[in-house]
Amino acid sequence: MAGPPRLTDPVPAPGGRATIIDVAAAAGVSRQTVTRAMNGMPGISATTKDRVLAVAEQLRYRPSRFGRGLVTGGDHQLGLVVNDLRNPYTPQLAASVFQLAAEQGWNVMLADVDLASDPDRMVTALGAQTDVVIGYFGSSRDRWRDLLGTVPMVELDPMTDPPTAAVWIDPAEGIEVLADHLVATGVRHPVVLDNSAPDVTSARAALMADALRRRGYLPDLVHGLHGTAECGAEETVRILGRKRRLDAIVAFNDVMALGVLQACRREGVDVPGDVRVVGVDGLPLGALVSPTLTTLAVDVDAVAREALDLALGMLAGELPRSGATVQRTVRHRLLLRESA
Amino acid sequence: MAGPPRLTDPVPAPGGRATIIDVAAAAGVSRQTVTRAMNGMPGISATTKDRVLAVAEQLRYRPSRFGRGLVTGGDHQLGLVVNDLRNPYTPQLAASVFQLAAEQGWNVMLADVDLASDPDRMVTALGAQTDVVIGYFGSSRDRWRDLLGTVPMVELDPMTDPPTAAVWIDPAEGIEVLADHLVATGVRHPVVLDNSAPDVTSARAALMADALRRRGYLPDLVHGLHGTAECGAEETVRILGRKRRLDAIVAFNDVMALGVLQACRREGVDVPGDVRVVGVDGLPLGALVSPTLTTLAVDVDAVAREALDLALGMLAGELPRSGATVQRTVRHRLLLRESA
DNA sequence: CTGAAAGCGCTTACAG
DNA sequence: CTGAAAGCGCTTACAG
Repeated sequence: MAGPPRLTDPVPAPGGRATIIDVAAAAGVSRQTVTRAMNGMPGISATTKDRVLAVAEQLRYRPSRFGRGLVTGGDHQLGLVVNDLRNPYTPQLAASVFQLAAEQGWNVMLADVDLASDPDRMVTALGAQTDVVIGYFGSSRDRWRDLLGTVPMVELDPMTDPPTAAVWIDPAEGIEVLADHLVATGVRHPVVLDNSAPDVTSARAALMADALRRRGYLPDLVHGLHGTAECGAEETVRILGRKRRLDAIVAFNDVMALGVLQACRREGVDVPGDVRVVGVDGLPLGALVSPTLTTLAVDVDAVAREALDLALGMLAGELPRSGATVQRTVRHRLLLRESA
Repeated sequence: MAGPPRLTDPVPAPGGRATIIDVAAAAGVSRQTVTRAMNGMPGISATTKDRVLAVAEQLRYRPSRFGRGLVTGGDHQLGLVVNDLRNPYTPQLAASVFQLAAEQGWNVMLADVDLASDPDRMVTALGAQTDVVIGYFGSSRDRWRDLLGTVPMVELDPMTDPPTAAVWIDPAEGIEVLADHLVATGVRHPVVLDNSAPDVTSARAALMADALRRRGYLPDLVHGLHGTAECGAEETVRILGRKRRLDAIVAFNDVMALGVLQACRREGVDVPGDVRVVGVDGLPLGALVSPTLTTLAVDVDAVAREALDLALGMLAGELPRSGATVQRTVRHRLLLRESA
């Protein structure tokens, strides 16, 4: 014998997802009533509500965020493009952006273009979901600007003069202070450990080498392909193996410098006694190792603050838009710890 | 004298944002033509296109992502709830989730509820923008389930039996192996350094203490309020100051353990000679310090894989939904390095 | 090359 | 307590 006949016979959405119409039809009510039930609004009897919810679950109904957003206006959505979450600098910056954004009621959507299988697609998708995009664009900047279309962008640490809003992260002053410090501590044979292909030199390493040359040094420039600790350690072993004179290594970033420290430890090289070691970024992590890492620190809170200020200003129409260029600058600061 | 008269006089959107209608009206074309111009579609003359784009820029027009998503269907969107991006474990996990999600064409929206000024609002917003939410919900699990409404959720490392899909991260086996290892290396007086309020004990620390007791130890349980390196270091100084016998510290996580190592170094305590130190998480970071950190490692790739599998399965309707419970388990593995 | 019509899925007033 | 109507902003066929 069949069970009690049902008024309706809900079927899991025929073609794709169930809509509010399907639920209304299956429950024998109006769309308005479905909305009331789904959103816990007043003005609906408990009986009706239960029936609607049951049907909704049966049909696996979930309201479309687009339909809803269209009518409610939706939330403010910020896109953040980063390079590699596995380098501790990245979550440090992301955390600052998140915190500041959250304080202003903005949500953040993160895209790690290093981890993406198809970065271009990822950036396009990011643009489709957000009101403004902040991030590190590197050499893809112009291409991504096209992909983002009308979504305003704020570039962090641009490689070249940007036609978009940008926050420069400028090491020049910090490098001068660091170079003076190396002179003062009696360094004679510094090595600059860059993160780049063998035939290229990063802007930062070039500035560092130049600052040293102006002080009478003949700095040695070494190129490490990856900005990782492993790479820093490998290059250090290689450098030490050359048996050339050497009493300081200035690494491209803190993570590489941590690799340098580790290699020195293993090779029995005393830091800072035999060799002084310096990184760039100012990661809290650098205070956990021994010796603690001297570094050119970036104020990530300041970077986040300036970037958000530019982004929100562009949206509000207070700042010039694409075409005109708005720029801010945050400078590195020498953070003396034990390693140099 | 006034300039040449303009056919139209575009004004920055009167009330709020300009829509496609505003642009069409100001440019004297149909909405369809505006769409063609904005999206670089064929079937539009260069002249018209330029005029439309100029008007659009003047009105600061940007297509609504909701209007567009409603008609295009939009992308798959995954929400990820995490606790603190500043603990290196978090970006490690996030990176795994990002990478796997990207491979399947999913975008990820990250919400750090620790950094949020209003976590409930943040979770609600996350639910409104995503198709499914994965994450660490801790003691807020039930409340957030209500906030998420019909958006399916997958809980990572639940505190209690979940009524939702979940991936357990189970230390039990690893803890037994670790306890055996401590016995084998001659440890006599172990301390368990928990991350909890003074009157509470975490499940993980309880398991550890129990495993030690079953092997005849009288483990000392110490409570550190924060899961940070600073806290680990402070508690270590305090523990050492008690002058009680002590030859091993098992910390709640790697970051606290790094603080323990640092404090030992400063206090002249040899690791592992005088005191053995163990962490939990298996951060790559633990291989950069000296001595390198022995740890109960979590396979974050496996966690991400299982979580995504559950999430996508629920959406596809292949797995039971809310009500029924789907669970997976990933186990810790003892990763022996130098510190124990 | 351009436009009038229909519709995506939802919610917000407004009637009853 | 419930429903019929209007509209959010866009794109997708379909005509011309």
